[in-house]
Amino acid sequence: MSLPSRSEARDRVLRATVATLASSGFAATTARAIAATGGFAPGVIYYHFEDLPDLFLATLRWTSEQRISRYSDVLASTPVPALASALRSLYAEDTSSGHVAAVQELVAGAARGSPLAAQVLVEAARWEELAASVLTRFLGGTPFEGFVPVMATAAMAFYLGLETLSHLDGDRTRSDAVFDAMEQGFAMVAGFFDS
Amino acid sequence: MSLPSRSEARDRVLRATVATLASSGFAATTARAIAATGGFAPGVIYYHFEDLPDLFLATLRWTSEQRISRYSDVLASTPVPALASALRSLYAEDTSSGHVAAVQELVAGAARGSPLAAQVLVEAARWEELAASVLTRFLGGTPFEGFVPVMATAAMAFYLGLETLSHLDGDRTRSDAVFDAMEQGFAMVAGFFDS
Amino acid sequence: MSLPSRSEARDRVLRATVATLASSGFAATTARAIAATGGFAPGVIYYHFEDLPDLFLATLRWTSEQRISRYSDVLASTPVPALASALRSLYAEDTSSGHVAAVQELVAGAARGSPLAAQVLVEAARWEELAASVLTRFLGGTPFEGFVPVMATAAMAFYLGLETLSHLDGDRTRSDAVFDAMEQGFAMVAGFFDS
Amino acid sequence: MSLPSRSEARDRVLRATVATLASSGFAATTARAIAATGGFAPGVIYYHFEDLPDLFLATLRWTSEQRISRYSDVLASTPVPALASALRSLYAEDTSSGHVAAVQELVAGAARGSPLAAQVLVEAARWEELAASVLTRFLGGTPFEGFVPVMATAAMAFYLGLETLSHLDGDRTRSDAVFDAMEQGFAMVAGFFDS
DNA sequence: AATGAATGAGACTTCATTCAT
DNA sequence: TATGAATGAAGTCTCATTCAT
Repeated sequence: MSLPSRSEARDRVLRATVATLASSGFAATTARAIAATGGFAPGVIYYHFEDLPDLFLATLRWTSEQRISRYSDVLASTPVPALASALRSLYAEDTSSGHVAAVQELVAGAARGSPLAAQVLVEAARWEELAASVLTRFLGGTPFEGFVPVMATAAMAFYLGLETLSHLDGDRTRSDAVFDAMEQGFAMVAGFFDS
Repeated sequence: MSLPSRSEARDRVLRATVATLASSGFAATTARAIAATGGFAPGVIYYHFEDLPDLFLATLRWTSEQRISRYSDVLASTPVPALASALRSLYAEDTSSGHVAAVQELVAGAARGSPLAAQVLVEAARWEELAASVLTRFLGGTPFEGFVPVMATAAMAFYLGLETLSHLDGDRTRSDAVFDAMEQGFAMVAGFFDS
Repeated sequence: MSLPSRSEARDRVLRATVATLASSGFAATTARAIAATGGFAPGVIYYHFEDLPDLFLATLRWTSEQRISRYSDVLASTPVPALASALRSLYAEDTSSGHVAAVQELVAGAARGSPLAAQVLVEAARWEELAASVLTRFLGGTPFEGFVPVMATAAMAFYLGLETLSHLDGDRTRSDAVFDAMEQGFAMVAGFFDS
Repeated sequence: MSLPSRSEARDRVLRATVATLASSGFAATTARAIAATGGFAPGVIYYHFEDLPDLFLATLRWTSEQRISRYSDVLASTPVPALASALRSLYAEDTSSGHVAAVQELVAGAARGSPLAAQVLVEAARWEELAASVLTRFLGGTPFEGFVPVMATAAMAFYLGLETLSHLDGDRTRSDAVFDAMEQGFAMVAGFFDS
């Protein structure tokens, strides 16, 4: 049996952490639970990470980075009229992989003033940036361009709140409604971009 | 000196729970911490409540009820043009009393599928209802009346997300900006309601 | 079954700590071992003391204080010629109760720079003081009076080293030899004090 | 570049152990800490030694042997009047190299009844022997010759206790005072040996 | 001869909860 | 009604040691 390389083993722990957060929630994501999910001894976590806070930090950074680059890639090559459906399918990826759920748990579990809280704010800023760049494709050159930053923040907050609620009742109705509304809205203004 | 009545003692525990949640966060709100905050023995909690989850549930219900009735009273007697500033001062009450912070912690700490999570959803529905009744005063009788429920949900989600982020960096800039924008918006459309 | 008072319970933990240190050594004096010795749950330790370092500190202070006051009482009322045998019997008390052994373990286990190390130095100073007061009864008013502080330090160091070695082989031959020598020495100079 | 020979590698581990004991204390001298100090993998230790107790044993034997032979060589070729200053400079070697500190930690860390404790007693006997041989150069042929063994034991114990205390407060004042006193004492009696 | 990932035992500590008073 | 000492389960983390490479 071949030993995994350092970085493979690290990723294994990160994956198990995401899975445990998604399935069991922040409070139940103990070292033992992560180890059980990943099929390794709890000690492994401490071989690759300082401690649990450090692991959570790394997990947040890791998922966020992965997802931002995926979103960036897809959105950059998507024409404006197709954006709504592109977002819907990206979001479906997040949901089925447990990435949003994990992030939601990390955000909820971050204690004020903790390094994790600080990292949440950093990642939130990154997502706001991405949102702003997408919004600019709509509003750039219009009189509304100045509202882009505010709208990016609002979008971020709205999305976070929606996730919190959806997460609690484990039901995707709310977010589906958002995407529906978004697609309808896009359809309504489609003429402006097509022509 | 008379012993506190049963319900006074209960309230003392509830107040201590809110204070502890606000100052220390969900994870640090242990039975001992609550008792220390309130100046009573840990055992008192179990005299008035089943267990900690039960106490959290009661706390959520208690704060939410108190605040909803206060919001309802104030808003019912506030003319439309003064709504924004009324909301700002109600929110200031919440902030200084620690009520929002406590609720935020309870929402974040509620594990999916737990009774607390279910209660969060119930309370959220109540706040949506209140939001809807306020929105109706604006939009009732207009062609936008049909959007009131969606907008109430959106407002709720937006507010929740904003609180989560503000809470993490302990900074009220974001919510101040919202109230500023609201007051400006109201000022812009004030003519429609005054005349 | 009556509940012990706070201070009784504290003493119970301290006694169990002394016993465990004496019988098993510093490294083996774990929370579990202390609890097993004392017949209580490990959690009790943390109810009465901050943590293990705090308990060790308290134990050192407690034993040292107890023994110093016993030594002071006995020695104050002992005429010079009887000092050697008084010391021998006090020391026998220490040995049979495990007090010396416990102190020896605490001194050996104290990590440089730790609060325990600081406390060891404080207690050592107290014992030096006691030694100095006894030596003064011999040398006070003689030309050797000036050497009392140095001799007290030397006595302290000598005693500590002797204990370390005796402790390692669990054999009292060395200390017996010291008391024998002391009694002989006293006998030799007895004339000076009797007359 | 040639691989280090078996014995060179062994010495590398022993040196790292001494350095770690001196800098971090017995309790913190873990396999990982030793490996980090020496710049090798923890596994190396187990290639050259049975286990940690075995390594500590070997370290004690190794340092003690090295130092005894150095002391013997120097002292044998030192005339009596120069002994005090020779001892002072030998001791300075020990201090700066960390040898005394390491030995002190091993003595303090040795659990009663352990092989390490037994070895400490063996080494102590060797040092007593050396002390006795030096003392004999002073007292040989005098009426005090019979006290040499007792004095050697006393010297050993005194030195050990002094080290324990000095070690705890990291202060060399006490041992400096001893060497000062020794040099003064030698100066006083120098006439007897010179003439 | 060396590496370093992994394991498993066990240490410390916290905490909800109980119960004699 | 209230107190607070005690319990026992569980969590975090460390570490000696092994073993495939």
